[in-house]
Formats: sequence, C-alpha cells, structure tokens
Amino acid sequence: MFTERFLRDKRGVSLELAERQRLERAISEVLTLEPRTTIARAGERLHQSTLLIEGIMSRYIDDRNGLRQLVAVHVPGDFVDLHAFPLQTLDHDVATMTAATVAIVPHAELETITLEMPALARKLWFATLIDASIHRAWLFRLGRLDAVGRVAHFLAEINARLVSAGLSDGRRFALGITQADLAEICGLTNVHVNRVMRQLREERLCVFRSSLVEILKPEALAARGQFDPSYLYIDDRTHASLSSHPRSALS
Amino acid sequence: MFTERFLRDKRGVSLELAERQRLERAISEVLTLEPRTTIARAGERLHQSTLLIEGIMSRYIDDRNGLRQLVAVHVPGDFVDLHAFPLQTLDHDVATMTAATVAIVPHAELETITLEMPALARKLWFATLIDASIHRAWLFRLGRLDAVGRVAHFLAEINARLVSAGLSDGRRFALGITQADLAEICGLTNVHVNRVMRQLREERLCVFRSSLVEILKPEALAARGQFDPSYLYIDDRTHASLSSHPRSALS
DNA sequence: CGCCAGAATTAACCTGCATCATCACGATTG
DNA sequence: CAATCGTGATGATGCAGGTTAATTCTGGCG
Repeated sequence: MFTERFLRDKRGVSLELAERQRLERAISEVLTLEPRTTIARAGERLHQSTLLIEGIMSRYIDDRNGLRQLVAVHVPGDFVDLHAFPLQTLDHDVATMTAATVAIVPHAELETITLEMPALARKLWFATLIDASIHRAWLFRLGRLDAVGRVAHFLAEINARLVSAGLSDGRRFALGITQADLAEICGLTNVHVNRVMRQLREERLCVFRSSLVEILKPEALAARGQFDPSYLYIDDRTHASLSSHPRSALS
Repeated sequence: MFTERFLRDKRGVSLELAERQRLERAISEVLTLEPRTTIARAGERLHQSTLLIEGIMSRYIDDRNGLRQLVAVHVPGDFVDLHAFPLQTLDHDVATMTAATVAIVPHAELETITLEMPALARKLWFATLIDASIHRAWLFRLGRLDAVGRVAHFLAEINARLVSAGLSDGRRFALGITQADLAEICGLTNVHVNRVMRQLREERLCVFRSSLVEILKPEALAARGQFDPSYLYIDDRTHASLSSHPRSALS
C-alpha cells in the first residue's frame, strides 16, 4: 500500500477503499532516489507526478546569485508535485533532501481518474490546496516572525506533519536535514541558524543534533513561533494537542 | 459578461464558450463592496466563492500583535477564494482593499460543474494552482530579496497581472493601495517602504503617488526585483515583453 | 475658508541579522 | 595515516531595516 499515508487524517477527505485502490493502480513504478537528487526543473514539461513514500523532499527557487529559497518541504504521504498535472510545467525545481522512495503516477492515469471518479478528483484538488495553505503559513513566517520564531514555527509544523504521518511521537523525530537547509527554509544564513539553535537549546525548548530533533516543550515552541496548526487541515480528533492556541483544542 | 477576465490569457486554459456560459449561470448575485470590508474570516464554514470583477482585494493572516501579513493581492478576473470550495474553511481572512464589485458563486453550483463538466473543473483547479504559484514567488521575495527588491518585484508582478487583465498599459496603472499596504505585502514597515519608494523615484525606476503607479523603466524594475513572470502562466503570445530574463521572451 | 483624518515624509536612534573569519569534530577517501 | 570535506560552533564588525516620534501634505467636508 504505497498510498497508505496520502491524505491520512486530513479533515473530511479520507479516501474510500475503491479510491485508494484506484490510486494504487495508477502507480507506474516505484523508485529509490539518492539524497540531493533533482527530479524536476522549472519550465520542463512534466507527464507524471511523484508521491513521496519515504524520505524528505523539497521544492525551491534559485536566485540570481545561486542562493536558493525553499518553498516547500515534503514528508512521506505528500503528493509532491501533483500540481504539475493541471499546470503541466512548474515554476520551481523539485529535489530529494534525504534518500527517498517515491511512487510515479503518470498524468494519463490522473486524466482518467478526473473523468471517471470526480469525488477522488476533488480530493486530489484538495491535496494541492493544502500545499497552498502551507505556502501561506510560510509567508506569514517569513514576513512577520524573527529568526527564532521562524525556526520554532517550522519545527512545530514539521513535527505536526510527521505526527500525522506516524513518524513522530510529538516530541522526537528524525529529520535528515542540516542547519544550512534550515537556513534556506527560513530565509536566514546558516551561521545565524546555528545561533538560533543554541538559543532554543539554552531555553530548553528544542534540541537539534545530527538530524535528530527533540522538542522539549512543544507548547512553548509552538507559542514562540505563533504556530497554529489549523492551516494543515488535520483531523481534530487525532491531534488536538499540537496547538499553542486554546481555541484549536478539541471542542 | 462577469467572467470576462477569468483565466484570460492564461497558458493553454482559455474557456470554451459553453464553459463561460455555464460559469455565468452559476453566479447567484453581484455585489458592490466598500473599501476595507472583510468578507470571510479564517475558520468560518463557507458555502460560496467570490469572483472579483472590479477593484483590489487581499487575503491576510494576523499575528499575535495585531500586525498582519498579506498572503495574496487580487485583481479583476481573479477567483479570490475559489479554494474555499474544496477546503470548506479558510486559513486566513479575505477583504477588499478598494471599493469592489464581486460575483458570488454558490458551492452547490461548483459541485454540479465538477460532476457535469470535468474539463471546466480542471480549469478551476488550474486557477487555484496559479494562486499557489504566486504564493511561491512571494516566498522567494520575502526570503531572498532586500527591501528595494521586494517592492520592485511586487510592483512588476502587479503590473504584469494588470496588463493581462487589460488594466495597465505596461507603464501606468491605478492601484488603490497605500504605502502601509505595501509594507504588509512586503514584510516591511511603512516607514521603510517610504524610504524604498524614494529610492525607486530617485533612481527613476518607478513613481508611486496617491495610488497611481508609473513605471519608468519596466525592464530595470523587473531586474532589480529579479522578476521573471513565468510563474504567472500568462500566455507568451500576449506579453513577451514583461520579463527581465531574455529566455522568457517570445521564442 | 478653516478644519480634520488619513497618508506621506523625514529625522534620530537602536538592534537583529549578515558577513567574514577561524576552529573543532567526525566521516570519507587515497 | 594524512588529507579532505561536510557540518557545527563561535567571535568581531558593520549595516539594513526597525522603532519612535514629529512634521508636512492631501483631500473631503461643514
């Protein structure tokens, strides 16, 4: 079951058995990829999309000076470049961060699905809109938070998403990325990220060591980053405890 | 024809006559709105979406201190909160910036369209993905550009979009927003935006006065903001001249 | 015509983060 | 085993942009 984590725990759109089976049938191949492998470049015409099964992937935009801004980080269960199906070409590059396993879904299959299973098509649409929602949270992060807040917000987000994927217990998780990656995510320099991590460590909020993240005070970390998980559209029943805002708790 | 500008000049997805007529029929009412009117709040359950016919609208996320980060600015022809149809609730607020005219489309109508006209449904999906693409360009802007670059990038973007909507000649356009709005868009303070505008004026790149924008050197402005319009998915035939990158020119 | 509110402008001061440089540690390679 | 490289850690210095506050400018309106 390669699609096991896709849309798992997402509010009101869990897949029907038939839909899941149809998606499984749509997979043409399963690949393992090396770390730091680019699988799609901006402007290329794409004829397939990529469902991430294992590992961490990223999407990024390069600037004139070779610096890059990450615009998305993907965890297992994410349909990384599903938006390439309606868009046909992308505005950014797509790459693995760690070693990864991915399932390839030809656009021709998605085409058939949109014609034959409109309810499933709607769920695919929904999945791409969650990515957009995460983009907006990242805009908030870059536009309104200071360095410590940005890192705290990102770590709280990735923790929530990994909990949802069954890959974090809410306090500890493996995240095979470096401080330099964190810098490209948060719009900072790697030097300053290092100082931020020290501060988070000294405040006993969070420890990041050799790609293992340990969150000591989840609520305090979320509060420091003004993190409110509602933009992730995770089903409330499963994870009422991730918020820094009481109003998001189980009602 | 309220849908006249919707998906106009968008690469490969112009509407068929029947599709446009179907969309027109889906409109339940047309409203005029005051400036600075909030029409949807984060978390509310929505049962309709809003097509912007005239005026400028925005979407924004508030922070703890009452500061806000704009995550989108909309021009006539944009289906402002179409993503509320699959998502049902939004992660942000939606408001007018200027006085505006909007067409209301009930989600029940969109529901019918997805069942009966899958090709049109795909184009609606496409429209929401352009918004996501713009989000990514904004992430690049906030993460990698300095203050002057951010403002230059935004003004170049909004110019390109208004050209596409037939509301700018490529050099001059009305944009009923203040410097404080610009600050909320670019993640700056209004004081600093003022400094930036003076610099752009002194460098004779762009003049912004009482909500009228005049771009003196479009190419230089785009270059200063590293603006490459390909993320807008505008049909190349119509606007090959907006880029700062030769490779985006008419081929 | 004077009044007023919102917007733009400018100045003085301060700070968060970039920049540049160096060093330590562990893993990988020849 | 030395050499190299990737990653993390830390100090010194400078500047872009934030903060605060005061002063115009502008358009609308009685």
